[in-house]
Amino acid sequence: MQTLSKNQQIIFDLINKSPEPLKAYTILYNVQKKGIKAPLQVYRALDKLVEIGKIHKIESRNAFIACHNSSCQVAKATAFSICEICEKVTEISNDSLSKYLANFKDKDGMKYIKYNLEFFGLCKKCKVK
Amino acid sequence: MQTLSKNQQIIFDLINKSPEPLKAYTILYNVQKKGIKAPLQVYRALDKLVEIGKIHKIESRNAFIACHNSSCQVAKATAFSICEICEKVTEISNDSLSKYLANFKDKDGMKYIKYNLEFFGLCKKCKVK
DNA sequence: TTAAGATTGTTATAATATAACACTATGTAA
DNA sequence: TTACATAGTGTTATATTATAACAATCTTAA
Ligand SMILES: [Zn+2]
Ligand SMILES: [Zn+2]
Ligand SMILES: [Zn+2]
Ligand SMILES: [Zn+2]
Repeated sequence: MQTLSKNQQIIFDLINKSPEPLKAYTILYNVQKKGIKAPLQVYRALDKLVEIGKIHKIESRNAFIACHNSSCQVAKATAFSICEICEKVTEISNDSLSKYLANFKDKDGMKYIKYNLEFFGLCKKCKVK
Repeated sequence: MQTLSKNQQIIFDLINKSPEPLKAYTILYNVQKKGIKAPLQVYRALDKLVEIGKIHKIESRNAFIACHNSSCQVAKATAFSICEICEKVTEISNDSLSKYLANFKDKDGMKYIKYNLEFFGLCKKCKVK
């Protein structure tokens, strides 16, 4: 368990209480009142938070979400579901899936140390509309 | 089988013969001699080529690769392996994997219509170094 | 023919991310 | 306690990736 620096903590708190993934410049806008004024300050904190697994980047959206999967292989094994209408993003925590992917080997003899999976579709709410 | 427009064909040809994923502005630079001068011309062709499944976007790299998996579910079901040293990217074509993912259902009752999976690791060459 | 839809060309601008440099805080080990 | 390494901060400038808006042209099918 890592102690976060001031900027890291401010930015993690914001992401962690957000119901939706946040983009870097949205974060910047929201922490300016706390003294974080420049993009680099945000990106540096984001990099570190991703590295230690407190947050994940949703690559297809250039946005960041807090890890709600305390036992997960942090930055090394991530899976998300993304609603293409309301943009709701949920981290998938599924033993079968993570085992399957962790053990997956392709024919090229590549050794995988990390993966990221993004599912797209319609969430329960948007499906019925 | 769709016929490509002029710009789409020029840009597809470039990507298709490239041994590595290409970024949009690299593409722009390389097709300027063919009369494509503006980023939008490139992005519009890329959007269409992705939509019809002739190319895929490698989200974690903001780069584009030709689909070498003629029977694949095109834009709807993609998987790649990415070497973190040499950045070699390979499209994974594996029936077990695609079946597993196509049938995957999470507990939220979300209906998936698409997925993208990126594995990271070391390719055979980089592993021995 | 003609109208709809797709594609193109162009300029400007938005959104995302990093380089470079100087400085400060923190922990660790002689 | 000092001094060294490592991590974090603040700042300005700039690079990279992507889209808005508008007018013109091409393609295709009723
Ligand atoms: Zn997680
Ligand atoms: Zn939804
Ligand atoms: Zn493909
Ligand atoms: Zn490699």
